[in-house]
Amino acid sequence: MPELPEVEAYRRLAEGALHRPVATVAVSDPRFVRGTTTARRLTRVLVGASFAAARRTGKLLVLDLDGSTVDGGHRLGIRFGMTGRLVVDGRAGVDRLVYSGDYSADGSAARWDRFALGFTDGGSLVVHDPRLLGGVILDPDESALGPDALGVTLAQLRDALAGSAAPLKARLMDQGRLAGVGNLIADEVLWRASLAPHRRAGSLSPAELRRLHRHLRVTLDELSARGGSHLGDLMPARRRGGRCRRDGAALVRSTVGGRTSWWCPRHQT
DNA sequence: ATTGTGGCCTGCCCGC
DNA sequence: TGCGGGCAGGCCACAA
Repeated sequence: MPELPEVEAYRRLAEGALHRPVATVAVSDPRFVRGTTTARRLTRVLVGASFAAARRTGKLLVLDLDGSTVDGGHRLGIRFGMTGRLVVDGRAGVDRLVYSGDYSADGSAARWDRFALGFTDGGSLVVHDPRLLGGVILDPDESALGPDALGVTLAQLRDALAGSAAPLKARLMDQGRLAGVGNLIADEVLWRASLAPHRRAGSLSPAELRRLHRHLRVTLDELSARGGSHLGDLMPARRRGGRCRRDGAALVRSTVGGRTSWWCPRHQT
C-alpha cells in the first residue's frame, strides 16, 4: 500500500511513541523480521529502550533508539510493503488503505498484527500487515536508498535518470536512485508531466526533466495534503474502460518495469 | 553493472 | 449465489 505520503503520516504518528520505555516486544510471525535480524535480538535490544526520533527516507520508517542506553545507537527500520499500517495506542495513521481492507478497532484484525511493542505506560505501537510483504529490521542500510522524493532537487533527479536505458517509470520507482515513489504515484506524476512510462529514462530533454521535477514535487505535496497516494487525479480512471480526464482518450494498460501501468496515449509521449 | 523476471503473502473483485 | 482466476500502491533474490 503505502507510498511516501502514507509513510510520512506513519512517521508523524510514530512521534507519539517517542521517549516511552519499551516493556514488551511481540513478533507473531518470524517471517516479518527481515535480514539477519531475529525476534530474539529485537527483544534484547528494544526492551528497556526508548525511541529518540522518528525519521523517514522514502518508504522506510526509522526509529532511532535513545543513545543514552546500553543498546543506544541502534535503529529500528519498518517497511510497510503493500498492505502495512502503523497503529499507535490504537490509532491508525491512515484512515483507509486500498487493497488491504478496513482495520476495525474491535480486534477482529488483530490476527494481522505482525509486530507489537508494549510501552511501560500501557500504550503500544503495532504494525498490521495482512500480506506480510513489509517487515522490521534492526539497523537497516539507509545508504542503499536514493534521495527522498519529497525535496529531491532537479540536479538529483537528473542524476537518478541520466544515462539509463531503463523505462522512465522503472527508474522513478528504483528506490536506490530515488526513494519514495511507488506504482500509483509514478503513474500520476507521469500523467501530469505528459511523459510516457516506457520512455528511456535517459532520453528526457532538459525541459522535460524540469517538467517532471516540478510535477513530482507538486504531486507529492498535493497527495500528502489530500491524505494518500490513492487520491490522485488519474486514480478514478485507472481501471478498465478508463478515459483520460484531460483529453478523453482511452487509457492504455501495460506492464512497465514489471508493474501495471495506466497512461494516456494521446498526451503522454 | 544494469535491466528484467519471478516469488513472496492474503484479500477482494469480476466474470462465469 | 458460489467459485476461481486474476490482480493488488513493495521488495528481494536471481538470471541474462
